[in-house]
Amino acid sequence: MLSERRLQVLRAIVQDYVGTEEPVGSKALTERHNLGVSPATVRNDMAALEDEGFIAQPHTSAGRIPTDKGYRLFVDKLAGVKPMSAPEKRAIQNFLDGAVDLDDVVARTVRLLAQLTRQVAVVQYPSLTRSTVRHVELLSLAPARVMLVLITDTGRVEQRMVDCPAPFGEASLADLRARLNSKVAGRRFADVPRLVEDLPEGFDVEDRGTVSTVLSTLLETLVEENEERLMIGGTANLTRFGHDFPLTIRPVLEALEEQVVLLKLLGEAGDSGMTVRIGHENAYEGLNSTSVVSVGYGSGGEAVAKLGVVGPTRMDYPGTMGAVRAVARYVGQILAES
Amino acid sequence: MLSERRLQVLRAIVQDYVGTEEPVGSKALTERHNLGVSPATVRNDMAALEDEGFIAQPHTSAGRIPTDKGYRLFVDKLAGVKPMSAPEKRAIQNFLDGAVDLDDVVARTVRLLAQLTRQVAVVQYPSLTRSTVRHVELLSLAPARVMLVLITDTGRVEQRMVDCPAPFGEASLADLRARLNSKVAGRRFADVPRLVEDLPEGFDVEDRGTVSTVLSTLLETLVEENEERLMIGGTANLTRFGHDFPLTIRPVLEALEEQVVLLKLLGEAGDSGMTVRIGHENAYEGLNSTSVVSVGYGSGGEAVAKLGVVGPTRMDYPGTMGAVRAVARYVGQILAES
DNA sequence: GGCTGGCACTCGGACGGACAGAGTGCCAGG
DNA sequence: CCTGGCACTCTGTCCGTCCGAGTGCCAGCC
Repeated sequence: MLSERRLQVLRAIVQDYVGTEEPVGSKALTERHNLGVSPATVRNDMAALEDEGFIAQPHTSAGRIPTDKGYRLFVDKLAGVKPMSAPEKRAIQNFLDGAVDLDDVVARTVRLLAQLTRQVAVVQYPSLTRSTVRHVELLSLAPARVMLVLITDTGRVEQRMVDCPAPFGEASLADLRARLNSKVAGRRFADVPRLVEDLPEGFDVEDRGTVSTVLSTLLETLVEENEERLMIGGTANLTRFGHDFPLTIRPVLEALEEQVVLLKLLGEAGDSGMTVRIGHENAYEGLNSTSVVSVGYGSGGEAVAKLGVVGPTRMDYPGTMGAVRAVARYVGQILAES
Repeated sequence: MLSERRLQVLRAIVQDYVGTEEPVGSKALTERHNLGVSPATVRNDMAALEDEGFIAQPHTSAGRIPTDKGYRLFVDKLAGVKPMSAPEKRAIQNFLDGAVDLDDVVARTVRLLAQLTRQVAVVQYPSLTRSTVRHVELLSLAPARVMLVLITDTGRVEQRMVDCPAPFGEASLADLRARLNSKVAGRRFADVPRLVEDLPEGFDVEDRGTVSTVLSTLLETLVEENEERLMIGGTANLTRFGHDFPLTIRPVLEALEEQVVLLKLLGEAGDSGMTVRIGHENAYEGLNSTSVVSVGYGSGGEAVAKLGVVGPTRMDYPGTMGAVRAVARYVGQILAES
């Protein structure tokens, strides 16, 4: 086990390195943090920390920089979450309060996160799986063509065309619309399949085919839309990444374009509480020199989606975590209100 | 007026520079293009071209590179649009044919453009202004709360909440729905205001307030949604930009995040035919070292939105223009079919 | 036993001069 | 009007030197 002072040294190294972006040596450390010991002692501590794999030297005779393992220890044991200041909280609230619809909420959240953390922000649209159905609308576009519109409690709207096996009258359509809504309105997506199971039975034989078709399209929509959408922003912040640009930035940009990768990334994160994935802890190779801070958010107590930021492993973890947590909290409130 | 040979020299300079990314000298030129004259002659021509402002030297005793004015001449007079090869065309068509809905069409188009041109692609969603109404749906969510859903012929769906001044019965709602659709279905957005003008008159006095409210919300939606949405992709291609990275790439990333800027950029482009804006021709400062190639696309003959790519001024103009044109053409077809 | 000061060593980055190569402009001659 | 030749300029690179920061180790002190 590492002594208390060695942990302090590690904390100091992380803080200084995050600030200066330069390897930090024993002398500079004792000058900037009053550890109460001499550089020589710190050197011994550093050697020990290096043996344990928490820090490393880029070259012999250079200062030390934290390894992924070092950051991990820092995040887990040495640093808390820095709470937002009151003015910051107010600013967040004001900024989000102006949103007019779901798209706008997500767009604003992305901008806000990017600005606060000065990193790349990723916000997942509220997921359908855990949402409830507000209304299902059916429109007759042609005798044998129906448009199905699904409206969720998070304000999302999905539409699908349905080609019916047989012409379907306005009266039947109205009937189906009414029965369907009385069954599923207000219910969770997951429950819908069970609820509509026996619906076709109430209809005339010649209409049953169409009813089944419509229902299966509805179920498909519920499932398919688990391909969640997401929005990213703040990519310009990538330019602050490092000096060895093209090589570092390219894979990150590529990863950000692959929604699948991002969704996986957010998905892997734990369901409750904040998750921090540091460097190589990220499965996706292109993000091996970045850290991802993510957290679930949602109206009410339940998380319906996730948001987070992607930045260099050398980031201000307490500040970033504070911002992410605060934003998630307020977005949740906004969603609950609307 | 510049002699024919001098134009050839300019063309050769542009081509070589685009290929090598390095200033091109007189000797290399005569070696790679058989101009039939000696380097010394070419030097004279280059001096003339430089006097006219078509090319410039980064430093004394370096080769020449084209100026924005040089690229302009090249695009206008010296180069055509390089048509896509048959296999390329097929690939485009196959790739786009798989799209399942509007979002998917746009997403695929962005990816395709980015891949073909190896640059940043920007695709505007089909605009509502010139679209027509397919259907307007009204749903009663509460006695005095109606949800309005607008469906366009391009497959876009917009929804709005309407708080009614007075409770509004199901019967009246059905009535309004029917009358409204018989008036506006299939009509162009621009015509809608005129068409619904006298609708309230057909209703009972106590319902007129609500009808007016619904109608004005509809009109607002038509107008508001001129804040068009757009999608971008291929930002990873920015890493191929140049060597002096952070400075060049940052403003571009920032511009790309500002949808307003991008929309303006596309908007400025001429309405018909392809538009190429080179370097400083772009009003937005951050894009002064980039060129934008854009073109309108749409179902039928009419352009309903624009798409294009953003790349370094040093780009392969004929190839880029060919790809942009081809993609726009096929997207138009896809939209017309669906 | 742990902390400290001192010392020799290593290494990377900055500085500066020399050099080669590419490109130019100009001029005289075909 | 084109061409070959020539002198000139500038950049990028290579190389050697130097300096400073930082380390590891050791002997001494508390």
